[in-house]
Amino acid sequence: MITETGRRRRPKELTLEQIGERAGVSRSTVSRVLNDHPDVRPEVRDRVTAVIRETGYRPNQAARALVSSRTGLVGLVMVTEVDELFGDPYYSALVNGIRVGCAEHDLIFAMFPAFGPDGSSDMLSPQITQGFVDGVIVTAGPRSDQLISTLRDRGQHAVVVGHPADDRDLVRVDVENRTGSAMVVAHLCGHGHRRVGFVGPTPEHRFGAERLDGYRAALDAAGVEVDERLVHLDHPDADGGYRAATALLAERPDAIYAATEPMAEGTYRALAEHGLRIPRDVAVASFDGIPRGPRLEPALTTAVQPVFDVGRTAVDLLVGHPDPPTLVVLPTTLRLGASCGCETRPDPST
Amino acid sequence: MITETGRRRRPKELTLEQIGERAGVSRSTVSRVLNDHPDVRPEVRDRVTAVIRETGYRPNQAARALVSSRTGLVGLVMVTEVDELFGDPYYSALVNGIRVGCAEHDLIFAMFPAFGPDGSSDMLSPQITQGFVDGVIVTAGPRSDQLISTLRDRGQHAVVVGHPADDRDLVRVDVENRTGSAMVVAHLCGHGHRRVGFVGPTPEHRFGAERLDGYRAALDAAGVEVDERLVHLDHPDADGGYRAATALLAERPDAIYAATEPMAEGTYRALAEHGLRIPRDVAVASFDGIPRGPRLEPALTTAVQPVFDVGRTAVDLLVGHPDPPTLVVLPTTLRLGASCGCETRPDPST
DNA sequence: TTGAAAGCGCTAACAT
DNA sequence: ATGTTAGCGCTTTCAA
Repeated sequence: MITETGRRRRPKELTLEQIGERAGVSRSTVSRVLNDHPDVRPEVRDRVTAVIRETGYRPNQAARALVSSRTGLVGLVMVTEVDELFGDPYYSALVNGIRVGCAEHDLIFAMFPAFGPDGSSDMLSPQITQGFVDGVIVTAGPRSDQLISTLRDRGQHAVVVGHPADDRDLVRVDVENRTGSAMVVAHLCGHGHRRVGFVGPTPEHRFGAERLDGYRAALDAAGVEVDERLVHLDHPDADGGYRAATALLAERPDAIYAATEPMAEGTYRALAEHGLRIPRDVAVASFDGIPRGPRLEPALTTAVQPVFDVGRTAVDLLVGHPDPPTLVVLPTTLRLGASCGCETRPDPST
Repeated sequence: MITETGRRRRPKELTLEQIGERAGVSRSTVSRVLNDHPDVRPEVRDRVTAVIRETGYRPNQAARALVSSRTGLVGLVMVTEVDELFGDPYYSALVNGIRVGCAEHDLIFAMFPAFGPDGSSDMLSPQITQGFVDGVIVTAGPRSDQLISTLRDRGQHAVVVGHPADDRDLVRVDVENRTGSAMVVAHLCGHGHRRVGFVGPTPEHRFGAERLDGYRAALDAAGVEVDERLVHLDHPDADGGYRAATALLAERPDAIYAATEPMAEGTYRALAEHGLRIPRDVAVASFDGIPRGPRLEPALTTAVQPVFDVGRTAVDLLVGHPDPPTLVVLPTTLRLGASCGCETRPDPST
């Protein structure tokens, strides 16, 4: 029967009441069975379970959400152009981690793209997820600062991945950008390099500033004076790395620390164009180590950040929503390749 | 005040009732304002709107969904490993289309990854989305057949993109695989090629079978007898294309139609390894034309499928949910490159 | 044009 | 161990 213009109602869904009827119990008992409440006679439980299975009954999520104020949904809001999103192995790894985290907590995971191909941002996204999800995960970045503020203002359960401009009063997961960076640069210094260039992101990317800090600290520790002419900042992608490295080469560095792997990719390109060999003419090291990231030849020496664990941890924090807001920092590990000048060893793993 | 173990309740959300109180009207009136009901005095409407803005009130989605049986959410269920998902420009284009379609209909768009890195499928996904979304979009493929059946059984609003094994009673969007394929192959024949090889997906991918059909039809129409030894099927990715093309080369084709662009990429590799030049030694044409797909040199002649429009159309169908279930087939267009032997023209567009 | 009241399907406190 | 009952916050008749 047509009830609205051109629409027909779907076959009426079953309700708890009706399941109860068929099983000869009240709706409360069915509810108890559904929610694994202990106080149900096994015999009754089986009877109810059977009816539920037979009928294919699914509880109404809206009603559940209304009364319990939780949906069991976790959202990842992605403030990135869709085209950038797909093809970014960082997100791939992060999403894998979040997926697993959600599974462990019996949560459902949904991704909300918040940027169109035209760059049209949904300023709606906070409102959007508001109400639909129990909590949201957002990655920090220049484009998500606004969103993060809004989330905080609204008091929404949220976990921020990375370091936003305003980090007050936020539950966050981050990686050891500074320490990891210092570790890699120290390694380059250990190879005897003194003119170590820095190719990294512009400072509105706070992880870039942190990695630069680490670079400085490591040089300091190695007794090398930091030469600001060796520091070149640009957009944290391959093209940015190419530009920064090209500019840097005029300073004749004997090693380059590219603070993201896409930038390392650009650095490789710049070096190749100048006929410089890695690591013989210029050693290179980087930061990221993301699965399915750029595969470079010679293999990059890099600080590996545990993106998968970051995702999983984000979910843990969302579930625990620690009070007061907590920051969890995950450690990085050094992965040696040939790019820094270490002997190429037959690598048994991938 | 702690109300549950370790959790504190969030600041109580405002309700319609309270907004009404502050505005000096009943909750019904506020509801009317919220839903753009005409029967509200402008003066009252303004007053209410003001209170809503001041308070930052957001209606409770669960309550709304409960009473209206709709959430305003559209879900894309992605039955693909996350790592495959990210990095697949097809999804990128499709998601862009869906996003725009949803925006046009004032719907919120969420993506549900249904496959883990370990290949663990969520057989839950139908139940998952059930209740959370008003409708789901699913891409057809060997891995989603099960899901699609379940969706149909449950009578969920769903739109299938592509051609699943069992296509009964489904609202679908698809592209002209057969016709588009025939168009490309006819073009190859127009260049005088007679030994046109087919490199395409194994038949469990129905779009592959359809493209093979088109290939046969075009040869037929050109008066060329189909030589089954020129037909090589494999996995529809670059490696599959490489294997199929390598096998095919033993038959000395003078042209190859690679039925997907990743397979064309593999075909290029195989040809290069054999020292064969495109198009001089072997002409190549393909099917897909997805933005940000493989960039090949020489540029591919290809049947372009309108993936963005597919996404947008899927949303339209979801909203219209035509009864009886309808199939919409979108046309492909021929994009000429140099790979088929056409003169290379300076391409003014990208 | 507005308010009062019913009820969507569920959970949980209370009663038995 | 199970049933009864009271809402959760909203939309939507129905009256006024």
